Amino acid sequence: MATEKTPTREKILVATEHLIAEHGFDAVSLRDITNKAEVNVAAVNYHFGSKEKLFDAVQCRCINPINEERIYRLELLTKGGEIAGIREILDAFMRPFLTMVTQSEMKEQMFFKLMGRCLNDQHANLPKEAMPLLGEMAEAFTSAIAAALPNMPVDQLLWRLHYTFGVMANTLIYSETLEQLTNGACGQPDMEEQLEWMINFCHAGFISDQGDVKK
Amino acid sequence: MATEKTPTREKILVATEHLIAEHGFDAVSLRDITNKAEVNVAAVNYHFGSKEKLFDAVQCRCINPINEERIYRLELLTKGGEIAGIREILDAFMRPFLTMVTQSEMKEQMFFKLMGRCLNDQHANLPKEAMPLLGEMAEAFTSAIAAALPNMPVDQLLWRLHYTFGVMANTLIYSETLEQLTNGACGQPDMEEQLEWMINFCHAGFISDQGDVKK
DNA sequence: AACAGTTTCAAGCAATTGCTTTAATTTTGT
DNA sequence: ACAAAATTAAAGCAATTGCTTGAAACTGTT
Repeated sequence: MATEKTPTREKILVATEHLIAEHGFDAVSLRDITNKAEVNVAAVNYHFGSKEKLFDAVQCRCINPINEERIYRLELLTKGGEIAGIREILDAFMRPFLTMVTQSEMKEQMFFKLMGRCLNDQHANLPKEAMPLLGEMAEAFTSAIAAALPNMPVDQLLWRLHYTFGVMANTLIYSETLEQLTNGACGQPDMEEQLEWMINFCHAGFISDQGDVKK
Repeated sequence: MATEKTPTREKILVATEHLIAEHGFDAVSLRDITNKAEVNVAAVNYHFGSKEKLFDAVQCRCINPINEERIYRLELLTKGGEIAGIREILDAFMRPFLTMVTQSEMKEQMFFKLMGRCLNDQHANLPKEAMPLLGEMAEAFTSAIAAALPNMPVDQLLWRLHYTFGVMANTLIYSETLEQLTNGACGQPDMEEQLEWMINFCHAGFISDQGDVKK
């Protein structure tokens, strides 16, 4: 293994990703990072300006490619004004996690946990550089689903998307925990299978009756 | 309003609950708490032993009554060896949040956020005093569902329960965020309606085909 | 080799963290 | 009313936090 010199900036980013995936955003200090990256403390502020900006950079690197891929896949489904099916839309919403992890250098599980941290811990706290793309993505998926389910009230639809989000985020962070909690009775299926399971669950939820049809 | 003297211990607990609901476990310091409670810093360590034990106490007060209620409701459903329906089981799993909030003194939304924090932020980090009851609850619901869906493989079942958990936790913490994110287009339904929506969604997901029937 | 620009480093800053100590105060039992 | 116990209060401790400093070590260009 050639000990080629990784630029400091990259070393910091990688170490931060690992630590955040493992311990969450709030539990990681500058010293933790620079120790793991084998780098001087001052390097973080030199390269990123502040701890917060470093965290923003980590999140952008994590989220933006996913949202780009989501938008791209949804466009394929709806180009020419076609109405996509719910199952295909959900696939476009979730699959990018799978395609991105393969081209990331992170280990699968760490990538997923980092993703879950961004989605869950941060949530309303995402870096503003990620917001435009996120907004575009949300808008696109909302209208795609609205087109597929024209009779569903908008708030109902948004809530179901919210539920879907919960299923996904929870699965990403805590699949490891579930395995421990059930004493291994609940092993991890491979990614493709896991994706199919989530889509099955959410698809059924999405197309189900709204129950309350009175009035 | 009678300024009857609330015991210090209680004042600390209440202030901590509010702060954790608002900012999350990791972002609350002892000083934050004692300032809000209008109490001396040392009081926390005197009454609870440490910050961590205080947090444990908050979580137990939050979680244990819910799990007791869940177990109680499930027992009603399955007593005499009856096989409960999925919808009823999900109701027993989720409704205790509603019944508990009414007998809590907290405002509805704060109670839900605190709950979500416990479920989400802490998750694998729950106080050990809450574990026996949690384990009993999980076991009871797993077998109730297994009885209702005898053909479903156990791991599939556990994952779907995990999904359900994600739907619930995500809804509890972030319903406020959703309202902001959608510029109010997605207002909050009343509790009973919200519950019905979640149950509808998860019920449909639970009883849906497992898709992969090959082999 | 000499230089300017960039990057790294050890040291240390003020602020905040959880917690302890010691003394004052209130509450309690008799 | 009085001593013992329980509670509160003020001050401060060591450790950690994010960040800055000013000098040293690099880098590539002439």
